[in-house]
Amino acid sequence: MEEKFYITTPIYYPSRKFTLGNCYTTVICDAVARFNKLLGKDVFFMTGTDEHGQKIAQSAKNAGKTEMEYLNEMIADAKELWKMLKIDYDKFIRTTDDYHVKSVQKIFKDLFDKGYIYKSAYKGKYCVPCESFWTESQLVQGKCPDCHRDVVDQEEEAYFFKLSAFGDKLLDLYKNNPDFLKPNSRVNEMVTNFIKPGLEDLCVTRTSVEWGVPVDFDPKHTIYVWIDALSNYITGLGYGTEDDSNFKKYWPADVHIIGKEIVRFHAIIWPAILMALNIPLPKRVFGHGWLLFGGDKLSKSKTVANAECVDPRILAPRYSSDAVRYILLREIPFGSDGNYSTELFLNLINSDLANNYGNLVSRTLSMLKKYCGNIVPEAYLDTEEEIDKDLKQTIEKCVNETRNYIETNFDVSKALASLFGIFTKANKYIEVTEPYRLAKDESKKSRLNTVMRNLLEAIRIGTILLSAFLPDVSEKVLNSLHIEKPKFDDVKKIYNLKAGENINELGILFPRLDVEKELEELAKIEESK
RNA sequence: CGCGGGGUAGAGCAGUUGGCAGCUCGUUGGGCUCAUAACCCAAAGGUCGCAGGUUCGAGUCCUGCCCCCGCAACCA
Repeated sequence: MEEKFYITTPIYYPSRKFTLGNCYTTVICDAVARFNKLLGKDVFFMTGTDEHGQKIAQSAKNAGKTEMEYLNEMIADAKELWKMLKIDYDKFIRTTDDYHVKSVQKIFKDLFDKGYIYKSAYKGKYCVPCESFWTESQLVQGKCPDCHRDVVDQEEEAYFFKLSAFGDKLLDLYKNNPDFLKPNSRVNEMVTNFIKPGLEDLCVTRTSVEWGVPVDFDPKHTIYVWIDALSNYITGLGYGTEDDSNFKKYWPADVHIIGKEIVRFHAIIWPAILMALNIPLPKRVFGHGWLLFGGDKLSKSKTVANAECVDPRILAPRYSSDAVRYILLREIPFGSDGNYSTELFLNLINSDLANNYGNLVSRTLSMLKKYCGNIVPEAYLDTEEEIDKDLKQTIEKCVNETRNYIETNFDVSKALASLFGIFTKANKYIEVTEPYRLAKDESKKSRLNTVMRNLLEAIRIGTILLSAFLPDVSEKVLNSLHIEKPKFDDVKKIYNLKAGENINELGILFPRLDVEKELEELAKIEESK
């Protein structure tokens, strides 16, 4: 019986085109999902979109479209983007999907019947022209944050969820499951900011928002984001439908990976809803940091200061999906924010992808052609050589570290750093063993073969791991090594290539970029938009 | 005194229980030539935000202050 692994992204809100920020979360999940597939697990990876609410209705109106017309276009664009970035999801859920709507209504009714939802009045600051309620804290200088006009006190009938009843249970959850919420600093935030001051019941319906799931037994109310959106993690598995086999198989989720701004919903509201429904809780919630775009200079004249100006739809085709995935996975340290700049992106392509990995593959295959006629040589296992042992030990260490970083903390950045340690070591190995010199001396043929074999195996092992992070280039390299289905088990074998097989050169995997020139080109593209 | 994170080499960051300040990129010099001016080696470069205190000894602990950034009921 295969071990299962269920991982989710948040469902994104398509009130505008997806940015590099959305890509960040999604690419992490994809890499973690792929890594677990490598490990042989039965993986289910879900992403999707949260399609209800005022802002969607407004965006559709602004575009002169119906909600569904607008959404269908946005979702087509999103799916195109995920395809471009090689996001290999198993399920894309839309909260406008029929099965989801019905399940949410059932969940709502269930909570109501159990007494966790009750009818009361929602009091708040109301902006009449915007038809929106705001909380005290959302107001900007006492006025509507959208239109800056005066707001009035107003009440409306609404349903509330008894969140207040779950404070102690949540504290127990954090205490008994120290891994439930990572990084740990987020736990403190939840406890001191929200739970200790006392949780308030949560308003879970609106009458002012029409674009939403209606409460079936009281249809002037629509179900607000909390229950509608968070439920996706189980409705997407078929919870509450005729076919709930996926729910039975994959729930509870192994991890919800989310941005730090929605930690509260996933660490407080979502567990409370599940407890109320008497459904097991997700095993882990990981709140990652943000990609910051402070003053990205595309050119002297133009400073790009936010995510929307960095378009993955331009970068991926131009520099490869792997390059975009690489900076997203590599650049942000575990649990904190990281800085994105186009210059950094280009430099990283050069130093890590072109110089380190790409060049290693290139020089190795070139030597294989020249010295071994493209044929995988037998290894002679004369491993009394210190340098050989050193290489093997480093590989072993890097493999273990890579796996540990992913499994214990979803730390894709450190995992990649460890993984690239293999390629750095292999490059050094070439300097020390000097195969190009061995090749000039017929009596050293056996040693040359062993050196070449060791290099090929280092590339094989590193590239198998890399396939979780950079699927395109890995596939290309693994194909040439005649590896069809990469498996983590094969990484543990030091000699696993077939001697005598033909391996052809691959050309340049990542061309080295002229950073200055690229920055100028990108600035031109930006200006012509 | 709302909560939290952070201020360490030109840039981006590590620094566990206090014990000679590290990593990556960049820069400079050297080496190699299989390779994508790539690779390898070495060097330069830091009053660790400021001011006090505890200590034989503090980036690391304590106190005060300055600055940056998030969050504060839906920006990944």
